[in-house]
Amino acid sequence: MRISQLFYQTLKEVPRDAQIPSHQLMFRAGMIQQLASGIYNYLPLARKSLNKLEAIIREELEKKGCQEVLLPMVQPSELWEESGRWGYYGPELLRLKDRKGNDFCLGPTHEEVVTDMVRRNLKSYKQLPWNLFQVQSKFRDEVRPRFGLMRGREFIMKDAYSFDVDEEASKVTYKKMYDAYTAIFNRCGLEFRAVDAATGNIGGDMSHEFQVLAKSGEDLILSCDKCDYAANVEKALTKRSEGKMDASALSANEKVHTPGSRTIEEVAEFLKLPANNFLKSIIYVIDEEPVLVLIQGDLEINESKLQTLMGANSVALADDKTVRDITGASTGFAGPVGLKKKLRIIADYSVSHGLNMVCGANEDDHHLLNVNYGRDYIADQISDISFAAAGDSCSLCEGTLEEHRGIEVGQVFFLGTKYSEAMKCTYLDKDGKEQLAVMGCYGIGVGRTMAAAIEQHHDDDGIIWPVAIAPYEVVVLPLQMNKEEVVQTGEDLYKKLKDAGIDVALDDREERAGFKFKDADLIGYPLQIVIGARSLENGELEVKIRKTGEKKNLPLGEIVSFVQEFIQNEKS
RNA sequence: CGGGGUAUAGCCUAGUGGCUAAGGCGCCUGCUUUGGGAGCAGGAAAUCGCAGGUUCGAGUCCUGCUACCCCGACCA
Repeated sequence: MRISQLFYQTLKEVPRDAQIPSHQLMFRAGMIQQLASGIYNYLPLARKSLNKLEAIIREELEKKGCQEVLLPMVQPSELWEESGRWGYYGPELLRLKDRKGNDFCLGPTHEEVVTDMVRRNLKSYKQLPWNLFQVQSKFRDEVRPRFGLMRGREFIMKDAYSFDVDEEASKVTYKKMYDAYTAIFNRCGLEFRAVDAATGNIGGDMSHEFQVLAKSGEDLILSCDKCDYAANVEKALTKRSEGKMDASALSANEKVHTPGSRTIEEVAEFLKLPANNFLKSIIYVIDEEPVLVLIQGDLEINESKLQTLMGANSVALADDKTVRDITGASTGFAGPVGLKKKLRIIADYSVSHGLNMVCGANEDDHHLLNVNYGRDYIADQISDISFAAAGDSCSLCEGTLEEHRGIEVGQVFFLGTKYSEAMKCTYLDKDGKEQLAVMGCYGIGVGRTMAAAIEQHHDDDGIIWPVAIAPYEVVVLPLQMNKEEVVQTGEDLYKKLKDAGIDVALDDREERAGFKFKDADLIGYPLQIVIGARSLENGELEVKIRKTGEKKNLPLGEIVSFVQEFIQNEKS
């Protein structure tokens, strides 16, 4: 590519709206431009990088027997009604009507469409396994798009869906995909960890996220300092279990006046008692059923664990009216003792052994002292529904959990029969008996992976591309454009490198040296080949390695082989 | 959806009710310069987010709306 012809523009100044390095740098390097909140134009440099990333993904998936398809982005509501998700997916699903008034949505994910397609074609166990993938733009009307490509509304995703005869076969597929993802992110030159993950709305009961470690990551990951255990904080377990309290020390209930003190902090301050002495009582609406959730005052309720525990599709805080109906008091004074209406109670392990705890009295401006599990109330279920935190004990060994920030670039799910059952995706087994296909689904945020690579690999001057996904592997920089010899050497070298199959750019603009250097550093070409009049007199050129800043002079004749070798080494 | 903020040329900004809306980056022309975003001279480019209002006079004050950003809630 001749840079004089490249569709892009670099900027010295950082746009105010860009907050994190990848967004700032992609914008400054002329890779992306925002069209609307969370919706971006991808310029040639970005497209080139994405193409390489997609090529790696395709190669690794095809190695595992996956086949590429392309499914529609606009999807009829009927399929979503069939899976049940039309009802509970929420406003993140962008719904539209066609001219006839029929309901459609922009695909945020494709379980419905792919399951529908497969069931039309699936007849016999002999056809399986199938693993279909696509690379496509998804649309999710995110509540708060942010950080450039990290969390857009429209974003490029690779999604794959596997269909197997039974659970055992599906788990083999799952492992294959796990391995494929490991290979993909390794080839991209990323430092990442695969962690245990929650399954959220998509369902299923086994999932791993691939998290690129970076300071700006939105996700919190906990990992053990002794063993291999690592998990998203939404899922992370720690050594907690049901305990016994000292039954000889129970005190009598006592109602106290706590005017205006709603939060644990406020009441703790008012009563001069520590937060862990409180019983946090929160009313949730879980799949339309109100549920009282109890946890020790200094811990947070992990809604993701709660959702998994209940096998629920949705978990939301109850509104004030619901709270009043149930407790007879306004929000902030709920407790498990003396409720107006009976409802299901879910408690965290932490409350089972809490002695003489304080909770809301189900009466405005009153709390109840010395509330004890077993004597004063019982829960329908006691489980681990709290967030683990750094410093907690590992659930598997004697180690301690430590925390990292991560960018979720990929996730693999074992789905089971959630969708094949809802949508009757079946086949006939050896005995002629109808069986449900067992599914898995596997996503990679392609644009997000590109952004994550930049988050992990940049410096004050710009991007430092891993060679495998660099828009161009090398740039040739003729410095003195008024010197025929310099220009000609650049042209010749450019041609030679291209002929050698190297992805090369030639900065043939009439610009000064400093300008070209700054641009090259910003765009982040892994190698810069500098053609200057001075060194050319000795028949040498200067090669700069972006990653290390190292510069070396090489004879003209050795440049191509040096570049080839460098690329080879970096990619492996 | 709650809280906060911003909106002036492609980008970053100045503009305190008063003359023709100012500067930097970038862009065009010419000269000069040629190893880390050069210099000089000239030039193009703005419906001051939109709609109302107050005023002799509004980029500036008021009201409403919209868009965008940040924090939170939310997030296969």
